[in-house]
Amino acid sequence: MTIPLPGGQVRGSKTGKPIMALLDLLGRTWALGIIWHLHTGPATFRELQQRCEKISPTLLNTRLKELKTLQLIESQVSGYQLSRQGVDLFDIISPLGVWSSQWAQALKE
Amino acid sequence: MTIPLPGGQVRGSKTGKPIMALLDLLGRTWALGIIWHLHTGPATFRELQQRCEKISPTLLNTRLKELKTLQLIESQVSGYQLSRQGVDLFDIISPLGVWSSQWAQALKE
DNA sequence: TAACCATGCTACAAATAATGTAGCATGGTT
DNA sequence: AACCATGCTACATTATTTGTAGCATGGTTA
Repeated sequence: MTIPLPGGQVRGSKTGKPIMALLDLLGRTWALGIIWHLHTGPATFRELQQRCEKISPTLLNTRLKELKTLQLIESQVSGYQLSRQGVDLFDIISPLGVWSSQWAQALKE
Repeated sequence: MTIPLPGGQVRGSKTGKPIMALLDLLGRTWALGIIWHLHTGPATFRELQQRCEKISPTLLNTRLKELKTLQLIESQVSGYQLSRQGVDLFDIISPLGVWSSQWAQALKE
């Protein structure tokens, strides 16, 4: 799967608009999850594998490469961590934690 | 693929926590995109197919069923539309539009 | 210094998901 | 009665993900 660079060829889009590239990226298995689980701090490959409760090393590595290319994460000696842009993105989606609980509650009824 | 009901079996998760169910759902191809493109107003099946620039009717229908089951969208005579909860979810992610443009800009440099 | 670790990651076959095209059924219109 | 548009299904092809095994590297420990 080619990496969804805004402006380039993007899965599911003819225009390649930034939002389409982003939707493609985030719509890939585990992409959102990796960002989500990385916000608690830097993590090594195996640590990240555990935070994401269930992910194959193959896919983890594939996503990490994509996210690195797209500058959402970076790797340091301390392991992988969110980049400045990655943090900005996380800040946007962070309310999803609370939202999902309310949603789960509503679904029970 | 089974529908990711919070608390139940969720792809990529052992716990089924609400956030994991949500990440599973949103991590499916086009799920985020459908919510995104539905926020501009109700749309018929074929109209929605066009808003999402490129999506097979098979997958569109599959996602619509999931989103309906999870109460993020509902179908009315006017077509499909975001439910109350769907709108709340959209409100959270709506800053992604602006963010993606800045991100695209930053990537160019 | 040789036998252990743990870590980051690759290989690869099997399983699962998405695509694309054709087309059917239904309910109007002309 | 022939013609449309719509909502959707069928199904074969193609692409993606999983799962398991395991290798290479760089420390530790005995």
